[in-house]
Amino acid sequence: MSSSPLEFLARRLSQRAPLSEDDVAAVSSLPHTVRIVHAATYLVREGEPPKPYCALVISGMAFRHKLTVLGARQIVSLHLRGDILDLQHLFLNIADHSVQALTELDVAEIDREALREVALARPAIGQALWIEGLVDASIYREWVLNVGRRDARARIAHILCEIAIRMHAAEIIEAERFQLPMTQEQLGDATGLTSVHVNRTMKALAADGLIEQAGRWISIRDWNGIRREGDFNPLYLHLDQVAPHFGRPLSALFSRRG
Amino acid sequence: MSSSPLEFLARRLSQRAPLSEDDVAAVSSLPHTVRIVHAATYLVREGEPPKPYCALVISGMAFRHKLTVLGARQIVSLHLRGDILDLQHLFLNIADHSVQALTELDVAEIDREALREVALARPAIGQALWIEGLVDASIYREWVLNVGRRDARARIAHILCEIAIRMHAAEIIEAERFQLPMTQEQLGDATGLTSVHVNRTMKALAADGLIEQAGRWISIRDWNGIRREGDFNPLYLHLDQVAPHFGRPLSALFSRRG
DNA sequence: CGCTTCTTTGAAACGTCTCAATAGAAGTGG
DNA sequence: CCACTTCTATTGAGACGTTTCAAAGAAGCG
Repeated sequence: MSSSPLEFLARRLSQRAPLSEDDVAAVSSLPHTVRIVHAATYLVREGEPPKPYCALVISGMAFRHKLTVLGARQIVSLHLRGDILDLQHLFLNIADHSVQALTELDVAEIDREALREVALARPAIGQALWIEGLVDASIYREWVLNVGRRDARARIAHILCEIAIRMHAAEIIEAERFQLPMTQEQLGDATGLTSVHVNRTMKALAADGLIEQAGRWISIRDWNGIRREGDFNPLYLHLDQVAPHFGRPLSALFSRRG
Repeated sequence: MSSSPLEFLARRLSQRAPLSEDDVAAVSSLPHTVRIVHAATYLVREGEPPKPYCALVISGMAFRHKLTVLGARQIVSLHLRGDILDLQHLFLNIADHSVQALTELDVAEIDREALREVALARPAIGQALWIEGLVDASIYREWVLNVGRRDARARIAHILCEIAIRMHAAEIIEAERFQLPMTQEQLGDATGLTSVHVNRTMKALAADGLIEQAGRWISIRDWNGIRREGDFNPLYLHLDQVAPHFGRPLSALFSRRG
């Protein structure tokens, strides 16, 4: 977590577009507060105007969701260290979905107006933020495909791949083993399945030697296998633009569809 | 279609953010070509770098889609007059999905580099384009919910509501009757269903007096009914920011969940 | 250590898909 | 303008994947 939250943000943005010293200074001087958020806390509520600040995740995991009239929940994305949670509402007047902490979260709450300001006034920062937003949108598209056209086994395999590779790209995990802070019900809400079927499907993946479960820890035993099962092609994550440092063993496995 | 394509674009953008005269002039002088595109033509292809121009739809309909390894197709969004088709790739190096003409299309191909330029250099234009992009993202989220958590009947009803209201907001239709240029297979690809089941479901909606089909023409017989069946809440379209002129009879029906 | 939350399992019900075949509409070339 | 071909819509019957309901175990937490 080296240094300050805003230096962290500046570093992240400069991976997406080259920032000048002035740009870095502008990012570094954004008004902000660091805060700890308990698991399950709402950061954004559907139907309300966005808060006057945007939360940058420093550690922990969060998710976006929407509800059906009948109360069915669909998780529409997951977020990790480095993600800006309210970017999706930066220029919108009313929140169209809710954002909730999945785990306890360290966040930096950045003044919304100031962020809008730099996004529009500073081209390099603007471009970096555009890339953030466009990659989020790309992930939504992949999720529409995942939930619309893949069966349960593929959906689960796909989301496990996405989480693993994004955690890896965010430098949260080193190896194939990671802690998944989601219940099977949440996993179901993210994949359009019931928790019961998530359970059966994961058991099946484990029985086939693709993954191994030990409590909340998940190990991928067979990367090529799970990637194939999940029809996972990381193109949609645009890692070349988002994590240029990403050149570790895993990336080789994921670099092309096989 | 009054006036030139770029005046049309300038008018649209100024509905999203107030443009100065200079801004309007900058939009109006964007290098562009007007072109007719045949139905089914690819405008963007997954895996390729985006074209050197961005297509603005002047008339007709287009859609984005992604494919499974097994060849299953998922349509992830629909686009009408006024939509900028390549905005989703404006700052990305490789296309993560394909865009295809649904009908014959009139488009204005705007120079991509010039559009990036104004998006970053001119705050008001930048903000207007941000809103475009964020609303697209909001629609993707709603589609994840639609496909993940609603049954066939609700999915179909929902997409019909979305199309009707967006056509209305884009001033393509006046009333409750509109021509849907989609086959039932395409409707299935947009809702994660098979064409067979789309057929049965639409027959059922018609039998229940909610819609009426006559060839490719669809009439909504019972707005409140279909809106309820489709769990349709137009909040996610952010019409207040996108179509402020939108104050016709239909909007009353859709203004709040009932 | 007791209480809540989460996981696991079984059996039956149900929604959607698959396969298959027919009918209708639309487009094409002679 | 008709015959031909090719899409598109329609319908039926059976198969299949996923959900529902219910109940028991296991794990996590104060």
